[in-house]
Amino acid sequence: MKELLYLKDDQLKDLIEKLFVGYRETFSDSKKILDKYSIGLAHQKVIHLLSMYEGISISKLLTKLKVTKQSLNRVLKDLIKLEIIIFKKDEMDTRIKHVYLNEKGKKIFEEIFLLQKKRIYNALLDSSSEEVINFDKVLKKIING
Amino acid sequence: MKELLYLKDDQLKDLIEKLFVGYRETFSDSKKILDKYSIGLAHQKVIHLLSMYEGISISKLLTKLKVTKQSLNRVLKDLIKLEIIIFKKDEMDTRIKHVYLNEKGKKIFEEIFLLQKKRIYNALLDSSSEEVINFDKVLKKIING
DNA sequence: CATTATAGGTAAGTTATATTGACATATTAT
DNA sequence: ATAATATGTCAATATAACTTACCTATAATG
Repeated sequence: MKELLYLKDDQLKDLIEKLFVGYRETFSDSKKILDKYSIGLAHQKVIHLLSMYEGISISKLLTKLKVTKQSLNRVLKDLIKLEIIIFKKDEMDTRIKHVYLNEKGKKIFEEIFLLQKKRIYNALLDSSSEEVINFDKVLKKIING
Repeated sequence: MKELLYLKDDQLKDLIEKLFVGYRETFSDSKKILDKYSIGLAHQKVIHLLSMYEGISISKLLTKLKVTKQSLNRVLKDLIKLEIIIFKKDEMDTRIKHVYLNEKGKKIFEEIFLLQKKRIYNALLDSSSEEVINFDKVLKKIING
């Protein structure tokens, strides 16, 4: 806590810049794969969430992505055309639509993820699990700030 | 090193999502300030770099931002209209332009930075300096991956 | 049962940020 | 003299988002 006093503005600026570059690089590794399927970063993010949260609802997707439903809808339509997602109505509440990647979708995700994974792996190659845990911990706090 | 084997895909996916959310949240805190001056995220990033690297050249800005000069130029023109940046020719090589924030520009940056700083500070409130160092270390490796 | 709330869809127009390609100028280096 | 570098600019286009407005279907509540 007291140690915080030694965090200078310059270090904080540096951290903020790194947060941007880290995000940008991690999400641009897969550009060639995205081009192959004629999709973009917005699609990649949706595919990522569909892989993490199988059967996620539209409204959950919206709150996670923090975009409007018009914007999400454009992306989902493209993914339908690509034939990589399917929908299932909730059995209890049929207003709710659950979204899933099909087999083709999962394969495309793996192509994307492989490249992102490579970057993270390389980053963690000579890190201890404690360092990784600390990284995760701080990142989580930044998000929940 | 061996510990890495225990890094499951799910954890990596989670890290990647956090990297995105951490970036997004950190760079959206200042939205109200940006609106006040009718500028956007692209301008914020340039202002941030101008504050970090006083007198940075155009080409350095371009490589740091990884955008085209046409794109950067639009932003710089807006900042000129806002009257918050100045240029100085390099004394040795007069082709090179050094860009600086003027006093007004520095004040606007401080407004933006205050909010971002608050988020990072809150995140680090109960973190040890070691955790912060680890966070920085891993992030750096992700960038250089 | 009537009303209200929720989940989702859609249409039109607009904005922010970026791209590609082409070309121009000034200055420095070979 | 020529080539390379640093920067600027015009035009057209793409991507991803936005706002505003309105729509259906279903569920929850009085």
